[in-house]
Amino acid sequence: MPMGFNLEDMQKLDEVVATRTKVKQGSNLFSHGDPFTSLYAIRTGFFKTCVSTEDGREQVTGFQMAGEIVGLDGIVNDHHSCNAVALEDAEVCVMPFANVEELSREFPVLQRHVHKMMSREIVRENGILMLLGNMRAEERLAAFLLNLVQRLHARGFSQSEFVLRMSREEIGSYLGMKLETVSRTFSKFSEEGIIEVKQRYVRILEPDALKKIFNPQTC
Amino acid sequence: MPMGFNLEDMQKLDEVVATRTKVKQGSNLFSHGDPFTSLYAIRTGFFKTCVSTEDGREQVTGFQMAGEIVGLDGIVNDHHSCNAVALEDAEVCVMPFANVEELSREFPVLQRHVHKMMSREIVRENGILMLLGNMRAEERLAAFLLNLVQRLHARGFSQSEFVLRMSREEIGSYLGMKLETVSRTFSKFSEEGIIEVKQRYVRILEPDALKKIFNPQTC
DNA sequence: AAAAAGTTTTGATGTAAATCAAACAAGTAA
DNA sequence: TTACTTGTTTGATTTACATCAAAACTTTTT
Repeated sequence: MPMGFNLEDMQKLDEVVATRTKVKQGSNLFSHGDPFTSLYAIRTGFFKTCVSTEDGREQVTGFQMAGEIVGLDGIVNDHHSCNAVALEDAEVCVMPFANVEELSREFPVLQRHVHKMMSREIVRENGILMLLGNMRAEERLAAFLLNLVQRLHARGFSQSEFVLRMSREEIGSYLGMKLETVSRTFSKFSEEGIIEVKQRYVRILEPDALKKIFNPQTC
Repeated sequence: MPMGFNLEDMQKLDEVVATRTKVKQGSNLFSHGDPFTSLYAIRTGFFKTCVSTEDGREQVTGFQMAGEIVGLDGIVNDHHSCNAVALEDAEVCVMPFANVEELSREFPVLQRHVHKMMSREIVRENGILMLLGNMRAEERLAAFLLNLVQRLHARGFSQSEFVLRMSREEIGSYLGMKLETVSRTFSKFSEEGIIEVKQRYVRILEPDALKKIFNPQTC
């Protein structure tokens, strides 16, 4: 939550996030078509968001972890246009959007925070477009691993090892490639000594090598 | 602009969009790295927004026409993270973001409008992710043409014929394919009698055929 | 503990799109 | 007009990744 509040302010802000909900692994926090009422701040657990076509093709549009917000897609049409699925048991703060808007009018610093949140999501998606439109499989997976470990590290976890919460198929969907290609690329990185992989456990041995694959210029 | 204002309100709102700027074809409304100050409402003309890597690869992230807003990418870091390039001589309303935020606090209907704008952009990008991650060249181009003609029609232009403002290479960059593939796909559609193409002139002869290519289920 | 179901890895083969290359068309300058 | 530049189309070839298939590994169920 943004700083710059006094105690009284904080109490008002608390109202907006008073209610919490648990979401079981595999179940949806919200689904395509659901009426939009709230944003959700993830307290614990791990989510994916995804859209799908009529004919059943699914595109993962993001993976979200503690401290991140889901639900912004619902604002424009008062209905959600994607699914948010818990990849492990999770707990979220429910923030009714009407409250968010009301308090935003009262607290410019909160207003700014909300705007930055939405802008950040737009910029993030721009980056994924670059990945999908211009990058090869190895570059995509390198970027994915670097991004994941950076976010985990910012939350106090190791910057070298972690356990993936998502399947090869979900990684593939996010990165626009098939699960076999994801697996092969993991194996290739492993053979080259850049990472150590055992199923969903990953340890990054040579972060600079990953950075070089992702962005050959700046290394 | 959103409705639900009285005359006095309208005058206040006018302040926010008091200044206008012309942008010459080929020049940038803003560039990656520029300090963020304002959003821009396109009055006339046509823009592309794009991001690029160190090594010079470019990804077009969107095409914008009259009535649409550019600049939302800049909010999160107080600097723009993409380029907005005029594809034809254009005129924009400059909306200093500080003013937008101030008036948003005063007018809930404007606040809601701003939020929807940003959410719409997020949802739009979700759709492009689906295109790039899951669809074949023909599906991408069909979706592109249908979207373009729908937006043009909403602005009073023909729903069957138009002149592209962007090159094959720019279309390709947006859709994650090479210019030759774009050209070949145009030719294929043309041979099948679905569209008529002559360079940048396009006439849609069989909109239903395009819809079927894009989404085989609902047709 | 055995069986079943789901996930990941690895191999063999196929293919959509990229790349390379050249001709063609349209617009602009000399 | 001719030359020059830029964008588009079309053909031949290559390639990165997808698809198909099967084995190996994990987890869940009985």
